[in-house]
Amino acid sequence: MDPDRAYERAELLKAFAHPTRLQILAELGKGTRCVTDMEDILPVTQVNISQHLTVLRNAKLVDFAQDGGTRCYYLSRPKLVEGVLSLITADHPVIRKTKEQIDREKTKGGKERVAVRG
Amino acid sequence: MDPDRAYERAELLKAFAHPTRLQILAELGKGTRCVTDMEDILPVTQVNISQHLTVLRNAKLVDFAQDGGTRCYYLSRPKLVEGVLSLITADHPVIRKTKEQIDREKTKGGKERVAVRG
DNA sequence: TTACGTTATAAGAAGATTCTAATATAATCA
DNA sequence: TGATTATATTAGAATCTTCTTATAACGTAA
Repeated sequence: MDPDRAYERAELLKAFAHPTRLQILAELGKGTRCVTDMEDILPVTQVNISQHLTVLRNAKLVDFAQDGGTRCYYLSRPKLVEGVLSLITADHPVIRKTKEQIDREKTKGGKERVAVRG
Repeated sequence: MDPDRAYERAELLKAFAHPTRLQILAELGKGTRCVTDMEDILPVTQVNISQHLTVLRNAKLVDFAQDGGTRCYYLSRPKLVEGVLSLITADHPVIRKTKEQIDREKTKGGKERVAVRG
């Protein structure tokens, strides 16, 4: 992965990487919500929710449609958001490898993982 | 999503959310690597790589097997790491919704939501 | 217009993260 | 043993992020 792409992907992940923002995204996964809806659910101030929504908007994870005085927020890349939420929610058992296992893997195929031999 | 889980999931995502760490994870996705392997590829110091590996280890995203003086690092939750990398690498078109679309979704009674005003 | 409800922005302190420099530890080699 | 190679830790400054307080902007209703 080249550094420029790594940088922009890290920026995207940073937008996800906050408890309040994760809760906002999970809530928007259930449907459109305005800021007062979120105030009822999250234990943080309106100002703070608004600030987090700004971060999420800048990352293009959410957007809103104006409805009179309120703003209806929704996921603007639902597949991405739901994919990430689903991955981090799932259980992923932690595996362990011994030096011997690693040696065996290496002989089965090189660094580049090009098929060398069966 | 309850706040405690949101907090721990945000911690996990923070481990991903750095350009150098993403590059390390992408590299480990290709196979086991020791620190000097990574030094050859990444434009950062050995000390810094080691620090990032500590973050990744604490998040249980990587682990290592000792091989004499070197440490063979590998992904300890490869499905999780590869899933996240694949999601953020893929193109996810940004969608936009109008107030009217949102209203229509609501009346179709799709997903659950909180009480709607007016 | 004024008042109210809803959401956003600004400024700054507090806290967390990251990088650099120096050093430490551990295994291997001569 | 001392030198060398490989990796980790510590400490601190620089930087970034977050939260708080105060306030601004916008839409609707009276």
